[in-house]
Amino acid sequence: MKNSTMRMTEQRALILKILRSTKSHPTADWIYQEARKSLPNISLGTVYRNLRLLSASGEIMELDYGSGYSRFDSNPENHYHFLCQECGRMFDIDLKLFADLNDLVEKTLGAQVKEHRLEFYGICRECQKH
Amino acid sequence: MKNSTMRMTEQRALILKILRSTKSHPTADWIYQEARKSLPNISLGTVYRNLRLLSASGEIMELDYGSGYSRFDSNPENHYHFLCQECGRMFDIDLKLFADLNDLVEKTLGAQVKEHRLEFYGICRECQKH
DNA sequence: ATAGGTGCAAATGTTTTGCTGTCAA
DNA sequence: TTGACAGCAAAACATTTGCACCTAT
Repeated sequence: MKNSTMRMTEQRALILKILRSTKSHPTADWIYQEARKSLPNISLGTVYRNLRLLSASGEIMELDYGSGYSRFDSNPENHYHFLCQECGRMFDIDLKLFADLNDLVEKTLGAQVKEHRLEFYGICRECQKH
Repeated sequence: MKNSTMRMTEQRALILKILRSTKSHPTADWIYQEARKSLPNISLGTVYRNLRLLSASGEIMELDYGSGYSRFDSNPENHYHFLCQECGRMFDIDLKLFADLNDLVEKTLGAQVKEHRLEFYGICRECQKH
């Protein structure tokens, strides 16, 4: 664990163990339900707090669909975006679509792939000046 | 507009106009604040309802970060995912990272790109059987 | 001993929804 | 005329936070 001030509690160890024992990319609530089987008094807040800390320390990865809010684009055609982590602004990226990627994944997974979404994160040109 | 039963109300037209006049990929609340300048009595619920309908009809695109919940992955290394729109399950994709994409976007935008996220959507193998 | 963690419940912030009245087609 | 839509407020939802107590180091 990267942060040396982070204590290994029973709850934290359990959450890590649960997450590492599944390939299902679970939600916080699913992890909470699982955790209660071993520690019936564990609270949902503790699960969230630990998931956040473990993400921040690089121990696990969070794929967030829940924090934040939706953004809307008047261009309904698929295109790629860059999101500035400093100012929060979103920019269009002038890059041609990787149309063949869908076919590739379709073959690899045997799934029917309808679309994909590609997003870049970092610091935009203006925010780098500060 | 694809759905012929969709009525063009003053509110809907305004929301579309606002969204088309900006490149800022605004949030629902930002659109609401703008809309109130022309229609002070418009409600936030109306803005959300229209944005949802316009997305569904393919008129605009929603980039959602607000609906749903986060999912967690015990593998903190960047890798790509497939999300089944039928059963909601998420699968890892065995595809090598496009590391050079970050450089490309960095040059195009003049931004500092730290990472990217690539996700595929469709119907997984199992759900196709039904 | 003490800084960090826990459980609990209340708060937060975005988005959805029930209801009643209104208006575009 | 009428079914889709508006405004309003309450509900829903995942997630965060304040607080008093607890525990790993």
